[in-house]
Amino acid sequence: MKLYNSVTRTKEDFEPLNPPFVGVYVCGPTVYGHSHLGHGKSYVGFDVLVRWLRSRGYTVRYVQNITDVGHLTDDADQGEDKLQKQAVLEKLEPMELAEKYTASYFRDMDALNNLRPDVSPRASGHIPEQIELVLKLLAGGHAYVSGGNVYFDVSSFPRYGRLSGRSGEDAMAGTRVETASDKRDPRDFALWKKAEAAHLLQWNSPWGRGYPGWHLECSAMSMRYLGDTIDIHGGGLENSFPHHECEIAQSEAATGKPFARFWLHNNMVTVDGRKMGKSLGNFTLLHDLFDRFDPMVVRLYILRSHYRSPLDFSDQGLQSAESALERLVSFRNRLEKAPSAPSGRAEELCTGTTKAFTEAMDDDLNTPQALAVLFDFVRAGNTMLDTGEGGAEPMAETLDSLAGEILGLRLRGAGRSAGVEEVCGVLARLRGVLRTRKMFEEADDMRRSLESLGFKVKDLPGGESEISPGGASAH
RNA sequence: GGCGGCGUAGCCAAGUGGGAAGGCAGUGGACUGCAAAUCCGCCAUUCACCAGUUCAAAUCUGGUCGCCGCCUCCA
Repeated sequence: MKLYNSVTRTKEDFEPLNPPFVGVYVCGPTVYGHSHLGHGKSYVGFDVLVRWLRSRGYTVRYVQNITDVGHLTDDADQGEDKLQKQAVLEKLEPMELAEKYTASYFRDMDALNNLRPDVSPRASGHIPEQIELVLKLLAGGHAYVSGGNVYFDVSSFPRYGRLSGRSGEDAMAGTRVETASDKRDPRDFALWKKAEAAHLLQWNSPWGRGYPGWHLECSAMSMRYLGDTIDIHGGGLENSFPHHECEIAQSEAATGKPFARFWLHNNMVTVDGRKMGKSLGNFTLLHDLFDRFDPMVVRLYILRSHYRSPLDFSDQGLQSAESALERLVSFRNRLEKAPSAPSGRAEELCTGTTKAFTEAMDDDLNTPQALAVLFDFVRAGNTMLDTGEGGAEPMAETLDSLAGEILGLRLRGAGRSAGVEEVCGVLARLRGVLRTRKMFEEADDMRRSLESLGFKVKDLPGGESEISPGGASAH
């Protein structure tokens, strides 16, 4: 399979360092607020990566950190800790706040049907590992202590700037940030910050009380759980510089080994062409979106554009995805009820579909193309059901495997209770009776009422009816 | 100012040298008591614009215009 590597700016054949094991590290959220659609896009994208690697037979260890310390509000080397700031606002302990939003994050990701990472390490739980890494860098001459702070010495690492394409001197031209005064070079970044007494999150260190710099946690935790060299490092495009650049510098300077073999970057969600972000305040929270759209609609909406393309948020787009999902769901429901006679043509269709789907996914996770293959499959499958060709069983298996296991789209009766199903059965029989007695006015009235409540009403040949709860829509 | 990306139908979105995928919306038909679902047909002589390379360009090269991201925290 091919993956686009941000370092080389080309699609490269992916082979793990130690097959069949694949180490994947993805930059996780800073837990000081609820997750918005941007988080959704990013983590759905990497979830599909992990699902695809596993279906390709690899044994994946998926690590995604939870940042609960060390993220500052403005410049990377000064300003307030974001968690601390929010904790004061909400009158909570910082760790209480972190727990609250970590739980919220997982709730949203579970709703989107993202698989849980194998390890979700907290930065605050890995202070010793981070201190150890700083000591290593100091010993190797890649860092220096200045007034209780420890900075990484960028001049000691010539490859700095390779990921982002920023050469040394130019990097700071036109920059809008005033640099901390105790740095030797404006490009140097903080590994460890000295804490003032009022700073709530602080730890003992060889340099006095303090806390780790933002970039440090990813290096330390990645090495702890995945070794010095990882196969794939993922993250949002906006973190390419400086975060990922700094990760590479401090990791490779410490170990002398390559840090990540593949860098994957997810593009942004935009709103009216502008980035959806916390600082712009133009974000839509996932749990608010879930009030109006089923999480599977949101997931399909995300997968309809490529992970490296920006996704412009719109209600129209979500509604379109809702209709599209309904098409998949109703096909899956049809397969459930269709009599399944063995069919060579159906088998052939399934084989061809799987092959085309695989080619799309192998090409840098081309989910829009993979979905096009699925919709072709739905049309052909529906035709077979119309003509009584049979083969419902292999078609159901194919759909469950490709759409369900790999793309993570739940197509079958999520959240339906048995009681609702039974009531639907009773109403369907009643409508059938009204229709066979040609009491159409009463039958139509009943349908209108049910539809306004979000139920689907479908009349089958032979006087029977079928009533089902809302399908793809949330209510 | 530096680095990077994008511009494909009404909307969304694949395709990156030789047939313009797919979805949504729309529309004509089959089916239906009427619908819904489903199926069949139609829906970009053309890929922001200009010039060039080539037998052949949405795809490569140069230029123009427009939009966006990063260079400050953000997935």
